Amino acid sequence: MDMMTGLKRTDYCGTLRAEDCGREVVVCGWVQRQRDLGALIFVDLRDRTGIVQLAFDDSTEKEIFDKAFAVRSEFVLMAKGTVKERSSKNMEIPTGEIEIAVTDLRVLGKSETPPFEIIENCQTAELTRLKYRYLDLRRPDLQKNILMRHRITKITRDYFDDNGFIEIETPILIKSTPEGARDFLVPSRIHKGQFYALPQSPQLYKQLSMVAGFDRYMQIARCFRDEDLRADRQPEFTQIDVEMSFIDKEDILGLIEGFMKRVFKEAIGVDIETPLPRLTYAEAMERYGSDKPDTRYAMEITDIGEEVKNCGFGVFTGALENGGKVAAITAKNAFSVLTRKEVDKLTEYVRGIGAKGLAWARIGEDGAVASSFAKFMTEDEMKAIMAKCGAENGDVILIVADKVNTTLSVLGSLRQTVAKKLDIIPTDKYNLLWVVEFPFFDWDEELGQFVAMHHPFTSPLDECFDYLETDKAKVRANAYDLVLNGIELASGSIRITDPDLQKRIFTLLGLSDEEAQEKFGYLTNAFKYGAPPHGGIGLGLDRLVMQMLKLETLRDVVAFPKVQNASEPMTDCPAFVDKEQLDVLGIGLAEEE
RNA sequence: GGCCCGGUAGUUCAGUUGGUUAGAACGCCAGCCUGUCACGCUGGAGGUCGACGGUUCGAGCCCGUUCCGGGUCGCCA
Repeated sequence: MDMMTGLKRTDYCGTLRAEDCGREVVVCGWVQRQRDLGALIFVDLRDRTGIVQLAFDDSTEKEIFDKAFAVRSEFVLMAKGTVKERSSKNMEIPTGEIEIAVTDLRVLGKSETPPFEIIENCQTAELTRLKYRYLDLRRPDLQKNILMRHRITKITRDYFDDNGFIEIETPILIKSTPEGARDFLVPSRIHKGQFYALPQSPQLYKQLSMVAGFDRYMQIARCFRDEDLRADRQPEFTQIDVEMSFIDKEDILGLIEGFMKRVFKEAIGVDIETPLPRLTYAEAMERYGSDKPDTRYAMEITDIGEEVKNCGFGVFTGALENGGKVAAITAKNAFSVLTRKEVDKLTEYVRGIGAKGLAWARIGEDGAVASSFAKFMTEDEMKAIMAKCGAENGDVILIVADKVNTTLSVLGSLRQTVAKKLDIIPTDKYNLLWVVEFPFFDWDEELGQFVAMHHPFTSPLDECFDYLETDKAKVRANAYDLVLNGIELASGSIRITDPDLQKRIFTLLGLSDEEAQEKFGYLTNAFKYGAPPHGGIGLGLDRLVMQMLKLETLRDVVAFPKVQNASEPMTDCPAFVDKEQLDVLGIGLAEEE
């Protein structure tokens, strides 16, 4: 292997152009490919900027030529030479008009044959690529993603700095708060039997920063949640975390809208129109069956309770009599795609997500209606349903009758599934919107009690104070979510700063004074010493990057991600530790069952 | 924890009704080649068919269990 002695890189590979002809340059990189034509050798050298061709021929010193002959894929090279015009140009690549006639070549690192080719759109199984993530990351598409992530992070810091925000690092080892997601725990050596938790978000610390008077806090914060993974969920993720004092909801929404406008423009050249549309939670559920609706396509939910209330179909009337809801989505021009067989599959699908069944009507191009429930209807009733749904020839109506929340959420999921099946989701749009006025309480079936939908420091809307105790289901929170193309991108709220109100809320959530003091005492105590009104928001950076780049999974925007079972294939983590390590912590493992 | 999909050379895949020595392409190795750029040509090496068990005269293929991966529901204040 050679040394770099006497050479210093002058240029990145992908930056050289025709106007560099005649210059003596030094480039470094990895061998993309070597083409040996006998008395002529070409080497494509790649770095993070692109590829440049190195040329070796009979004018090349023999020692250098022999070195080029022995070069293999992914060898690390440093090459000195003169930039010259190619005799046959390759207009496919930016550096295709030139090549480097090499006069000095150093092999700085050899490489075994890589387990997969370092090329764009690599088709190799993701697990194999993740085991060799450092090679996967060499590929141009992942390089592009990570570079974009960097750019977005930079724009974020600039934007918030321009707006007077201070980045404050909050601790990674914190006290466990068993509410919400499961905590990752870290055993304490000094305090045997006690544990730190990794933060699910810097929530309490950012609020304490407000009490401390920093007024405008932001942090690119790593957060941890010990829950099962999804394509858009990693156990550790990064949040653009924000908190402000002496503001109301409008200030936060305005701030974030300004951020969206800037980051989309500067990172990917997309103009975002502000102010962003807003939906109340109730509206979002009524129209889209989701608190994070994808508004890139219509197919909204239609309530057909009025049309079916007197019909002869017990499933519909029964649901209505029990205070439930009968509603439909209408898939336009879906007759040929949503065949009888497909509709049966959808029926199976909705059963899997909590519905008892699916009623349907398929309207042929000739207007002939095939339906699972027409036999219980008069002709007028069918017509009324179709009219209400705006159904025309070639459309398919899908109806769910159930408890209100079930009907809406099932139709919401169905809407997404059908839209994907029909391939009607425009991929060139970035639909941002706010969902506001979330319910304050959420009924927990398992616990049989109300729990906080957001978190217990969220302020209820002023007008709801009167019936906090009497009508919990109606209480709305001063909370807001930012939704992008059907994905929850950000979530925040105005916080409670009045100790009496906070106490009231804890009581309503079934927390005794002692429990509240034990769990959140450090926050409520702080509020005794002059807490400014404040609120904030947390915005998922990984999801933002993923959406901006139109990617399917978070793994493509995280440099070293975890796989579905929360392990990391490259380092084989998590792993067992030595008994000695456990002994120091005073930890013993339970016997295997 | 439930459900669905997948696992065959280094990689991507094919493999008929269960039947001879499991194939192709790319990659890899060797040789030839002065303008390639997915170079070309010739030759070659390379397989625990995820694992274990069962059925069978015979299993990549059928059955059972299990491991691994992906998606999803539950879960994710």
